[in-house]
Amino acid sequence: MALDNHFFSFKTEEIARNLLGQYLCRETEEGLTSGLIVETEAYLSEHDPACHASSGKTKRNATMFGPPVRAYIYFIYGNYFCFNVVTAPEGKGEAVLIRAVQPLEGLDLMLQRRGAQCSINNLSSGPGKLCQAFAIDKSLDGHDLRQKPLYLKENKTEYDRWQVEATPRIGISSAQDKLLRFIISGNKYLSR
DNA sequence: GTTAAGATCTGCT
DNA sequence: GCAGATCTTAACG
Repeated sequence: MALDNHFFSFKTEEIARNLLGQYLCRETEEGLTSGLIVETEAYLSEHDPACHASSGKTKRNATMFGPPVRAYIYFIYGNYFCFNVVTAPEGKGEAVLIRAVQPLEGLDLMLQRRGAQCSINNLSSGPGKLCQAFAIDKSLDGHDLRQKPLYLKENKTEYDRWQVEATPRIGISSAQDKLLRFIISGNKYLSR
């Protein structure tokens, strides 16, 4: 059910690509919300100045250097959280940013969290937005993503039929030549 | 102690 | 399409 250790035994770029089409599930007292991952970005430990880990371990990015399959969550621009999955063995410092999901279950709850004037294709089409819709915050930093209340679930249908595209990452000011953003081509719920 | 920059979003033009 | 909001983090003095 939950994504296993084998899934995370590959290179971070490959994991980022493979995460497309998998499920992200979140359980709270208010109910269940889930979505299909449609956009990810890989952040590498070597030759990647855009990665938070590139200038060494700090208090903020310590989770990134910890064991894999954990959530690395940080606060940005005074308002928003970003949700990452740690992908490399302890000490390395690599992660995959989940940038957008296609909402599946718990639409009402997501609308409620995001504000009523929000439309369905505006619910979780961006890193800050999906954290709001899924009620993800700093308290889940370091959480093991194989367990409730926040976990990744295998999609058993044939997601290979979806066309995957690699593009430059968004919102960074360095290493823009690297094609480390992965999207399900043509999906309606991409951040752009 | 102080400062500058940031893996963003929203609203307005 | 563009600027403003907003505040934590880390680097520097």
